Amino acid sequence: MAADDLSSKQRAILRFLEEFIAEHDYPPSIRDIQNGCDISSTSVVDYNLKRLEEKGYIRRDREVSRAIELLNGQGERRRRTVAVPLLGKIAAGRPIPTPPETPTPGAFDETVELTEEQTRGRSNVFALRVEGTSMIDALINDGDIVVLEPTSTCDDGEMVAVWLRDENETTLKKLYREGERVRLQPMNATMAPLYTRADNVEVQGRVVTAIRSL
Amino acid sequence: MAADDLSSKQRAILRFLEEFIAEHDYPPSIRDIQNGCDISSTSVVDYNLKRLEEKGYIRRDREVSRAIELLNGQGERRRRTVAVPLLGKIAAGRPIPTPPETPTPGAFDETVELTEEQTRGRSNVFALRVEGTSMIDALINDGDIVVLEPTSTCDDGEMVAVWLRDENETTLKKLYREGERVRLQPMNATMAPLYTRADNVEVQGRVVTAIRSL
DNA sequence: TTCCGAACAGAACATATGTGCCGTGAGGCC
DNA sequence: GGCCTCACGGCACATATGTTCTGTTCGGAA
Repeated sequence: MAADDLSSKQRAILRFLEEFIAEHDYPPSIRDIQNGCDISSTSVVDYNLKRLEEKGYIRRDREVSRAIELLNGQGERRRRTVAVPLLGKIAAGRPIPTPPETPTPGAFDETVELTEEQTRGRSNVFALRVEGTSMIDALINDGDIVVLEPTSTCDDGEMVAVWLRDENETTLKKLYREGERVRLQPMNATMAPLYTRADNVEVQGRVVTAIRSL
Repeated sequence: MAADDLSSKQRAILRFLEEFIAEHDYPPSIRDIQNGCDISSTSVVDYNLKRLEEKGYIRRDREVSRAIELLNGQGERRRRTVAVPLLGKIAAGRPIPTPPETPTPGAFDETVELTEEQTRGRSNVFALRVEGTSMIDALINDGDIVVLEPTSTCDDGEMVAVWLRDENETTLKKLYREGERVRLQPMNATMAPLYTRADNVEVQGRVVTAIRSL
């Protein structure tokens, strides 16, 4: 299912587009393509770009410079990563240094590049590095990174980061409401659950995914 | 060490840049930024872009339209994903449909977008979807995706995909050489190791990382 | 107060860049 | 041959877009 419906010139343009974007992070102009592919005229580039657009390999915004977006050949968008702030470390009973608030771009020591596939299109997610083996039963080990979606509510049994007011610390547990109190269940069979008053816990985020370090 | 050295306007511009690029796949023009951030003059945008460039948050090519490249605040480049072919499924005792050979771009049913962080800069990696819980001790569960690096050799104890000539099937195990024979150890304490002749096994790839589905 | 630099306004300017128009040549088809 | 379409060349044109120049405003230092 390769690109058999493309001329060699169109394949060259597609290849050049990929290389150029990989190198510059912005698309080439028509004249960049012209030079890069040894094409004699801008109108030829334009002509072939129109064909490529018809066939679903690229998308163009008219009248806008360098407005070429690479598609996958079926009209779907490509790539796309998000810089997710790595806010700190977390384990059973360890505090998160910075409570997750409104994330400011570029305002963190570290970020993790995630694909939309991994964030499931959610924005505003943040990441925490896991310390210790307290979540081993959830297949999350020391050094792994968990990605959380900010939320103040959750269903029973969800894996959430909660802030304990009295203890002034944050931890990652499964949350179960049991009448007046809340059971915080570690994801490690060798560790006992923690019980506390319902008004002592504040949900900060729900685990969206985990990233193995290995 | 966050971006305390940025003005609110500069932060707004940075944020707008991320959003715009995420939406269009090409950077905004100065006037796009002007409108998007409610800035009164193009020269103000230009002024702040210069500051952002000085501080290592972006890179610009002079004289070129929309030539803004997002950096991470330390002058390093951002993003960049690789489309890794998802070759098939694997489990204890199940075959890989296609033996990993020279990957042809776009010639697969599925691909997984991975960041360079995940592939550790390695190229030619491929991915397999895990079936079953035979690797649960390695924190790899049913439905997860393992990323492998093609190799024909490995050290003892490494997690590798091996092809068993006689049985004509491929499996994912830890490999230990024991004299004339080879011990293939599943990563599940409830499963027994498999012993076979050394010349019956052919290493096909080494596990680089695993991706949790959740 | 005066002076100076950072940040901003506004507009003109230069050029980077997409588009349109006209023409050519090679095939295919009747 | 006559007629069509596809792919291409060349070039002028409109405008999209970065740059620059001249002021203005506002604090803080001297």
